[in-house]
Amino acid sequence: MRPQKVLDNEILDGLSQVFRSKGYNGASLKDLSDATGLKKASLYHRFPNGKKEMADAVLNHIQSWVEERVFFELLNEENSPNIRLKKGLNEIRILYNGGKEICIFRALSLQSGLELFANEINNGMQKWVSTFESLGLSFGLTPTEAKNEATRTLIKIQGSLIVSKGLNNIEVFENALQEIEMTYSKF
Amino acid sequence: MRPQKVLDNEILDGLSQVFRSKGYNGASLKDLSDATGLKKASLYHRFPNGKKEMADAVLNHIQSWVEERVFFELLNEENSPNIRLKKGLNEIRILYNGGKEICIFRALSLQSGLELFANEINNGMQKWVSTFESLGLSFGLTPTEAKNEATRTLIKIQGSLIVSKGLNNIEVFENALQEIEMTYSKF
DNA sequence: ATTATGTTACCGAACGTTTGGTAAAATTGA
DNA sequence: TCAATTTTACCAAACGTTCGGTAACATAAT
Repeated sequence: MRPQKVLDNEILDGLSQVFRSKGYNGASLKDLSDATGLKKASLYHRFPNGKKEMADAVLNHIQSWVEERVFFELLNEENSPNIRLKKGLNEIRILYNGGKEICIFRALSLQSGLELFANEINNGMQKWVSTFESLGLSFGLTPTEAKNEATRTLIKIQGSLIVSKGLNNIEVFENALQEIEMTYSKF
Repeated sequence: MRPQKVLDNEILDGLSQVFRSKGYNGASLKDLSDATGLKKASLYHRFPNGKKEMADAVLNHIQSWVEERVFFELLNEENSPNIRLKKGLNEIRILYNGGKEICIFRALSLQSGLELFANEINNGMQKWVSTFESLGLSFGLTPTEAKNEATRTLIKIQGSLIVSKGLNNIEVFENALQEIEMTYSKF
């Protein structure tokens, strides 16, 4: 039998899991191989430029997910701002598994020497800001207020993920999401 | 000349810098050797248990700094709550170099396999929470309010560090510190 | 329909390098 | 001389990466 092709999504999910839980340096080719079910050499067949290319693929994979799920709901003009926010926050809940998983930006932001993924992370975060900025405008905020509130929201999400993990208490994350919802709904 | 003993503080500062900028896995013994001016084997003379012991020492080193500087100011009964907060936030500014440096917890929270520093990080964060909790009580908050506000404050600090770095804009960090000051001073 | 050729998907084994770590010797001050 | 400190030289293991090869499929000329 010809070796059955491992599905791209299964590979990307496996790689994502490893990079997110161990970071870039912590993720060994052995780990990535085990998580995907592909031997090291096969990984190099799919990703000729090695580990860096795998991490880039993961970054794109997750970014696409975020755009199709989180950003889509937050910007979906068929819904009212309140519903948009509620649905968007729900996707964020899924993205971070209720506070148990960490952000891929954080996992890839620390590695030896040069900042390998600084550009990708910067672009990704800008998109988060401008998405919440749009939502703020829909809630009737001024452009300045909308931008500030968007930044504050990002801070709450990222900060609560860290504190949740540090205190080993996912309530912190859930509370932060609810605070975000309350804050916007008062506008 | 006898090989001059490198001062403990210089060693710890060097180690801190490497671990904070590269994380645990990203910090190689070569990096640590270069940063301290000690050859690998000399590092093993000071830290017989190797890299893990070095990182533990860094964690204690920074934790001591935080307690002597940050927590001291935040809890200093000679000052009013407002002054305490102002001085404490200033120490935090120094600790994170105005938003340019990241938290040691974050740097050491991601490494292969088991969570090597989970306990230390957990204890450290608890202390941050209870310190701000005390401050909240001094501001006249109820115990529940004080605890919630302490958590919110930690989230702002940690979150703004991440977003600052991601957006490459240290204003985000500075704004967060000022928001913390404003929030408490309204109580 | 058969054959030849090329492509796709995978894997075992090995590559050179770097890793964290150590034993023994050199260097110094006391 | 002695003990403390640093260094040179070295090691096994793990690292990311590459190579050579196999088996199944696709294409298309015969």
